[in-house]
This record gives sequence, structure tokens and C-alpha cells, in this order.
Amino acid sequence: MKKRITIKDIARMANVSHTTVSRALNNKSRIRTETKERILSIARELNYQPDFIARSLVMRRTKTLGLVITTIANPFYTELAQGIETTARGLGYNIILCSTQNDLLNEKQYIDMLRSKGVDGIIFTSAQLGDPNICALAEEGFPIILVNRRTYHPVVKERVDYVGVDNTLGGFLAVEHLVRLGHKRIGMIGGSSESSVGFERLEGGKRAFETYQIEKRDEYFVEGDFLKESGYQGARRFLKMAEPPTAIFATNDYMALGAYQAILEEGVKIPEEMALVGFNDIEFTSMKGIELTTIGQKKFEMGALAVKMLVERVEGGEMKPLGKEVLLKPELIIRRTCGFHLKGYQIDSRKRHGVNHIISEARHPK
Amino acid sequence: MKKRITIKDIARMANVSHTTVSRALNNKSRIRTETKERILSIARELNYQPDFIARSLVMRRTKTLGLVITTIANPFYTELAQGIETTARGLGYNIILCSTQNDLLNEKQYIDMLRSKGVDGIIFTSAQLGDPNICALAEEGFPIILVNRRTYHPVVKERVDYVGVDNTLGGFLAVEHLVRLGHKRIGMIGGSSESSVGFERLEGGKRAFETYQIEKRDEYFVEGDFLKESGYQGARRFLKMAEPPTAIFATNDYMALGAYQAILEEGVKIPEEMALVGFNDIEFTSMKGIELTTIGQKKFEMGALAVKMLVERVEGGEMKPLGKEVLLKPELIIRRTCGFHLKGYQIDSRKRHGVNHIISEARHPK
DNA sequence: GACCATTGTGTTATCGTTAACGCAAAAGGA
DNA sequence: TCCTTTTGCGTTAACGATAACACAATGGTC
Repeated sequence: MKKRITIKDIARMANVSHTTVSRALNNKSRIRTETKERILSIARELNYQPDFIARSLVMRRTKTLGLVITTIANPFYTELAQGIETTARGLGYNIILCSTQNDLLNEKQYIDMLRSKGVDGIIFTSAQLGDPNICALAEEGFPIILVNRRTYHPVVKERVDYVGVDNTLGGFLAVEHLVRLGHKRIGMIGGSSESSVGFERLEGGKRAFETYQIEKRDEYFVEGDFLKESGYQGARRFLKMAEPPTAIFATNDYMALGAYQAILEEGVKIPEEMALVGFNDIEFTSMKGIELTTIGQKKFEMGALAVKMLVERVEGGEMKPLGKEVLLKPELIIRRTCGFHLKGYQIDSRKRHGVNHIISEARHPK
Repeated sequence: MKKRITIKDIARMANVSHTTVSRALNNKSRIRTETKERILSIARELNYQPDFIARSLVMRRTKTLGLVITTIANPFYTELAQGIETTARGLGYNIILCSTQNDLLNEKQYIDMLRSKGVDGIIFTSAQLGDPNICALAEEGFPIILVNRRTYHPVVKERVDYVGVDNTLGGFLAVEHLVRLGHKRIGMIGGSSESSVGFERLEGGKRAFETYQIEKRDEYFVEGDFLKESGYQGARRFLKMAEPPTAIFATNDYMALGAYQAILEEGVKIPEEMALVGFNDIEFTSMKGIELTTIGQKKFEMGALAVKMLVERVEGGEMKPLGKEVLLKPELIIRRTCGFHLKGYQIDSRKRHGVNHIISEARHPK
């Protein structure tokens, strides 16, 4: 393999010291324009590529971020990751991908590896509720940010920024929609218990029950784990009841799709005999033949925002107040599986969400 | 932020030189077992984490690979990426994600960046046919591997390994299936012209025409670009013909889905009045309400294999013959959109593909 | 013209590792 | 016992960049 060209090679050719070359390349002051031009042209001629490793060693900056994700084999995370990667690139950063399969030990190992490799910060897209790894990083003050899922741990809330969708509002919108369509018996399928988002979506749903004074029945809540199968099983349980719900809100689209399948298998018609709402608006939900009503969120923008906030934190030093929370507005997307026949309704529902996002006060403004 | 612990700190505590610490940590010879134990226990106690940046600077190895992909917002690439990332991690490597949006300039910039950051090798998942960036790397001898799409450039074929599915066979299987179902008028929708896979799939289809002596009609071939919309437009063109095809083979699933939509909009029934086959078997194709007949390929395994081959190349030095080609066997997956009513047929078709993959002879065995 | 600030450049240290080399002490062989 | 080899360390030099400091040469001010 060819020998790498270093600043010393350039220095030799330009008859200057390597420091001068460094100054020229980094556009520093205290250098004559003429010398700079000469050096730069030689660099260009030799097709010089700076060695980031050497630079990182002395600067203690790598322009690289870690992205910790349960699995990218899930369109929701994929879109998020796309937003993250694209934005990072725009800011001059690269992304190291880490898929943990939701295993805390994997996560720990990835974190150690990322830190060994000197990443400037880490983005967590699927924090578990009491995640000890994240707590440790937060306590230490290492630059991280949470997207999508969060942790309610006080230290994390105090020192780590978060960006996500307003899941409580989303859950509320989903159930409100069903209520407005006249449903009184509404089944809900929860997400996995270690995730904040499932919890919040259910909370939002319950709040809608209260607002519209619908009776809350325990048997109409089943637990899920965000996977299709659990949605399938949940729906089956509902369908077998003496008095089954007339509508189901699944706290994510995969479970909604599982429910969809269970419902069809029972010969029950969607939406006539059973309404269905999901959450996330991942790609397949809009496809001909499925057309799931769901709660949409701006996944790409969410990822983009997270990167921007993290980079600002990394580059801006410690001065910024931490513990900021950005909640993006969710949007009700009405399709075939419930409410699509209602004209005008859709427009109405869109109008309500003109605001793009709310930034809550930093917890420690001082 | 806390000060980093270095081998010098350990050295001081253990009353040895830092070199000795390095020897202990790297399990080198020429060190007393006793000293080694002592050093290791101190390292553990201090929770020492090695600095990969410093190590990389001297070793010229980063244990990091670049993954160049058009976009991960496509379930096909996502599964591939998952296989790549998981396998890389198992081998002690990290992955830097680069999504080029199929733009050669982006690709070039990413490659420069990756090399500046010292990656040990690069995986290309979506090489364009005459990709100059890849040619340049191949000529220079930089360790790369192509997965999925390839280049027919002689230098690349000679010096770069490739792993992909046997697309020609896949195309053949798709069309053969339609022929066996009795179709004589079969429309094909091609992929984007800068991709090898679309081309090969069409070739396979044409070969099936020849084998079964079906008349090839020019108007039954339309170009596409692998996106849904182009499948939609292609199918519309077919449907408007005086004598439309009775079956369509789209060279990927997204286009098949676009076609699906166009067909339904015309009120034509699937599969009774129009059969449909796709390619890739991405997740949504199996979903209730879609159930697309398609050609499946082992995406995860493909990615895994690519990483293994690249790492072998990187670690094994220059001794291995290059230009190896691994072609995985595609599999016909019969679902609702054509042929599912034929009992026994499915089993028959599966039986044919017992072999897992073929490794072609290295082109330069010497 | 004397004095001080600014500019342009080189010298040397530094980041945290591994690697080459040196050298005494221990071990082995005759 | 003497010589040679091996073992167990330490010393010093890389790797390729930035940064602190030194120091002439220039420029501006009075």
C-alpha cells in the first residue's frame, strides 16, 4: 500500500516547518497569505488527507458520535437513524452504529467500546426505564442525549436532554378519535414495561377516558411488548370476551398489525365491526391493503434535532443548562381502519396541530 | 470531566515502566506471570479503559469498518446492515454508517472521511455500475468488499470480493413460476440502470422466456428505478394496452407494491386476473392484506458473510486470492398474489434450493 | 529614533500507545 | 566454570497531528 502523506512531507516540499503547514491547513492566523497559498497548493497537489487519528489524540475530539439502538431492523428506528446520520454528516460528524438487542450487557460493552474509541457523545434511542448505564454516564457528565424513549431517573432528568414525541398527547388523540366515532368499549394494548413511551401512550389514553367520561375497565387493558405477536394475542383475548371492545388502540403499529391479523382471522370486519388505531406511522401502515389509522410522529426531524442538540452540547462546552425536554407534536393520521368515512374530520384534526414543537423550560435555568 | 487513566498511571502504581504495563495488558511474552497478574489487577481496580486512538495511531488499525449504503430507510438494506453490524461486533469491529443517497459525490466524501479516520476496510452495499470511487480503491489495493450490487469493471472483478444473491437465477425462478401457472403474456419492470441487480434479474427472466419458449415482446418490458412510483407507472402502462400482460414480474418489492396499487385501482383482481411477483421478500410483503409472492434472499446472512470475508482480508494480509464471488441461492416464496392455490407446488419449489450457496472459483487462483 | 505590539516562523513538548533496542540477571549446555 | 541463550524488565523512539513558547523581523506611535 502507498505511503501516507503527512504534514511533514508537505513541510519538506514547501521548505517550512510542519507547524506552519498545520497552521496553513487549519486556516489559523499568524501566517502569511502567500505561504499559506503555497502550502495549500502543495497539499492539494499531493492529495493530502489529514490523519484524524493523530489529530484526535491531541485534540481529544473525534467528530464521531455513537448511536445506540435496539435494532435497526425496525422501520421506526430506521427513519430515526436516517435523520440522525444525515444531520450528523451535515455537521461534520460520523456515526458509529450500535445495536444492542435491548440487552443491558450489550449496551454496556458498546458504551465502553465507544468511549475507548473516543466518541464525542452518544445518542440513546431506546433507553430502558432504569437503565444503569445511562445513569452512570449522566452522573459522570459524559455528553449524551436521549431520543424517543427516556428514563425518569432524577439524575438523568437533571443532566441529560431529551427529545421525543408527546406520547401522552398521542395516546390521548388516538382514544379521543375512537370516542368521537362513538366507541365506548375500547381495548388498549400496552408496550413493553421497560419503555417510557408505551407507558405514556397508555396514560394519554386513560386521560381521554376521563375527559370523555368513558368507563375504564381493567379487562380492556392488556400488556404487550411492541412486537406483532403480542398484538395478535392481545386482540385475540379481546375478541374472546363476552362483551368485546368495539375498538382497539395498540400502542405501536407492529402490535396493531398483529391485532389486525387476529381480527381478520375471526372474520370480524375492519372498520365496520372493529376499529383499530396504531402508533408511529411506520412505512407499511400506509400501504394499499393495510391503511392503518395511526398516530404519526416526525421521526426524521426527531433524530435531526437530537443530533443538533448533542453537538451543541459537545461543542459549546459546559455552559448550557441541561435537562432540556423537547416534545414534538404527534399527529392523528386517519386511514381505512377507522374514521376514514367521516369527511371533514381529518382536516379538523390536522388543524389542531399547527404548532411544531414545545420546548419545556430547562429544569435548572440557573 | 474525570481524568483518563493511562498505562502510565498503572505503571506508577505497579512500580514498573509503562512498556511493561502494555506487555501485561496485551498478553505478550517476556513478562513474569506474577508481574502480569499484579498489573492486571491494578488495571481492573482502576477500571482502566485502553485508548484506541493512541493504539490506532501506532498500529495503523482501528477495528472499525465503513458501511456505505444508499439509505437505511429501506428494509432491504436495513436487514443487510443488521447482519453486517452484528457480525462485525462479534469479530470486535465497529461500523461507521454512511448513507450516500446514491450520489457519487457524497460517496467520495464519505470515502475520504472514512480513510482519514483510518477504517480498516469498507463495505459497499450499493455499488453503481461504473463507480469510479470503487475502481480507485480497488486499484490502490485498499480493502473493500461489494455486497448486493456489483460492478463489472475488470479491475474490481479481479481484486475485490463480492457476495450477493444469484439474481439471474432469481429472475429465472420468478418468471418460471409464472410460466408454470400458465401465463404467456408476462410484463417485467426493470430496476435502475446503474444497478447490477436489476439488470441480472431481468436477464434471468429473459432466460426463462427462452427456456420455456415464450415470445419476448418489447412492449412488455418497462424500465423502473426500484421505487414504488415507477412500479405504479409501469403497471399502468401494461394495463392500458390493447393486449395487457396477465402477469407482472417487478424486479423488486417496492415496485411490485406500486404495481399492486395500480392494478387494484383499475379494478383488476389479484391474482385471478393479474398475477404479481416481486423480489427481495422485505418485511411488509408477508403482511396480512398484502402477501406478495416474491423471491427471497438471505439478507442477514449475506451481510454477515461479507463482513467475515472483509475481516479475513484485512487481518490475513495480502496472501489471499482476490476476486472471489459468493452467490447465495434465492428462493421462490409463494403467497397470495400468485400461485398460492397450487398445493404441493410450494414444497416442490423449496426442495430445489437445498444448496446454501456457491462459491465460484477465485479468478486468480495463483 | 526608541519603544512596544504584532506578525511570521521555527523548536520542542505532548497526546497514549506500541515497538525496537539495550542490558543485567537467570538459566542452560559443554 | 565459562559461554551462550533466554527471560524480564527499562529506555527511548516512533505514530501524525496540535499547542505552547521563543524569537527575530516588521509596523506603528510618540
